[in-house]
Amino acid sequence: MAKQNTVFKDAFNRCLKLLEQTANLPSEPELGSTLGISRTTVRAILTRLEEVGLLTWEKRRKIVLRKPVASDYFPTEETDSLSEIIERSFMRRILDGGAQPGMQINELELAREIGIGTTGVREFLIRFSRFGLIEKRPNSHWVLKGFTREFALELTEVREMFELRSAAAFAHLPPDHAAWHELEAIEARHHAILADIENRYLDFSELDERFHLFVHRASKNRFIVDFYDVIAIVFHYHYQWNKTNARERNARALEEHLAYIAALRSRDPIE
Amino acid sequence: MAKQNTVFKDAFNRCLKLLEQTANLPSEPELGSTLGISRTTVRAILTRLEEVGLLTWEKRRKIVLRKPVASDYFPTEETDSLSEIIERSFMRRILDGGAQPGMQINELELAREIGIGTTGVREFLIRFSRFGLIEKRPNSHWVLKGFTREFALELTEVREMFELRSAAAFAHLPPDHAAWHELEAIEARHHAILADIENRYLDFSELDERFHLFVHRASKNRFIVDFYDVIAIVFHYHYQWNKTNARERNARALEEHLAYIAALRSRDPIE
DNA sequence: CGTTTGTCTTTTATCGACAATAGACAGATC
DNA sequence: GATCTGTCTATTGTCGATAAAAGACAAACG
Repeated sequence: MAKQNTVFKDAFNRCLKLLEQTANLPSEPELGSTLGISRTTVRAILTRLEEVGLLTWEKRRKIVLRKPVASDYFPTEETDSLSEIIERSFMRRILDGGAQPGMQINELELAREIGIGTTGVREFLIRFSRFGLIEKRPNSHWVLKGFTREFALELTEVREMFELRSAAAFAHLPPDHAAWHELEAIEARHHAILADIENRYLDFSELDERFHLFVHRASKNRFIVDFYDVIAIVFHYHYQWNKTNARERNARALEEHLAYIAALRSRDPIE
Repeated sequence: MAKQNTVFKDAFNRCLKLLEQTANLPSEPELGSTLGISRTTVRAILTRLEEVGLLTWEKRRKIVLRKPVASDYFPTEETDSLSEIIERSFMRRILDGGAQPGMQINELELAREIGIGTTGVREFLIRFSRFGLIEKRPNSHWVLKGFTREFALELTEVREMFELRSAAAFAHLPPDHAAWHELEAIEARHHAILADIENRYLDFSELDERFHLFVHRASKNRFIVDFYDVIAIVFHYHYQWNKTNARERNARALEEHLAYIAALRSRDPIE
């Protein structure tokens, strides 16, 4: 195998979802921009749709023959890109506790365990190293620095500095700036989740990420915005792992966010 | 070629330098740790030293036959690791002005130009992306964001936040901490360069990097320390490119550093 | 008994090859 | 005349292979 066709499979699945709602397909370029892929892949999808009997396709004439059923979809395992697979697999390893700080990381072993080539693992580790959890010894192994208390403290220190700076920048946006509208939308979502906290408390994670990234963007500083990736990935996997008291914790966080939003709106420089 | 033997060549050259000073070599493990390489490479070096008639080597008996001459050394071009070569080549491209912001970066083209495989280029670009100068469009090209005014401003903003924080941490170190001694050493070097500024103003760059990294380390925060890599590389290549008024600029910076050091010592929280 | 050496195995760094995907261009179609 | 399609080329993502370098272990040495 040279390259996984996950882009194709994922786009194919998303195209099927589209077909469940509407019965006629737009032109190739339009479909391409809807799905975020090139025309080459669009045509591969159309070809496959024809093969499985969902479509007659001749030039501009595209006729949907039937609604897609569950078996038409590609299994979700096959639609994840290689880097997503590695990331999940690697984070599980770290957070499951099977990985102590100071431990060596072996590229080949990791590759075999996940079932991919070494190149993918190497590139992942290089990308991942910016999160400060691993470190390279050149010509030798990687060292796992671990999800330790120090790591959390260091992360929090920088996070707070950046958040303060971004919040101040946000508060100084001109009153007619589009961000104020989006802030309202985000606030509304907070109220919506709070109103049905029992059932929707798990929706908080996504909203949390969206909210903080939104505030950080106001800094207009690529380093601050990029750093949010580190925070997001840590929170993402940490909460996936530790769900105790999630309901209460999220409810409290939602209230805090609302106070935070009010402070932003009043241009109060104190967080 | 599978792997460049630059580690061997570079260590070999450094070993020759050692031979210019002392006439007898230590044991293999000791030599290895002196040169920062494994015993495998030490033995390769000893073998080569024997081949070129610099040494008789049998078990523990190592007899140096003559002093090394210039032609014994490997040419310096061959001792640079692949990543150093790529970095230099790439930075020259950016700073020479041959590269406008928004420009696409082509992996294959870059690889051919430098004369290496695509894997090396890819890994370099991934590592380099954390400097915020390039950005990846998945399944497509990299985009050069360029050495623009915004870039400099964003970098400076974070730099100042981190420097302030680190300086505060430094000032709170206990009086018996080893760092205060090193600070004195660094201060002395400042005076030494200032005393002979006409001839030594170019030594400032290295001292500057050492000083700031030293202060940042006091933060004990990996993200702050790591960020200094970004600053260092930018300054390194920027000054290599722009040397106008270097003497005056460095002289002024030296004075500023001395005031800074005095403030640290007086534990003045204001930078 | 602690190093040092000889030998062997393991792991990393780098390459070229190839399928998936993006993208360019001219002719066809509305 | 703008957009769409057919076709072709260019580029990226991923793999396995291989030489360099690291590292493990037992026997030899002092």
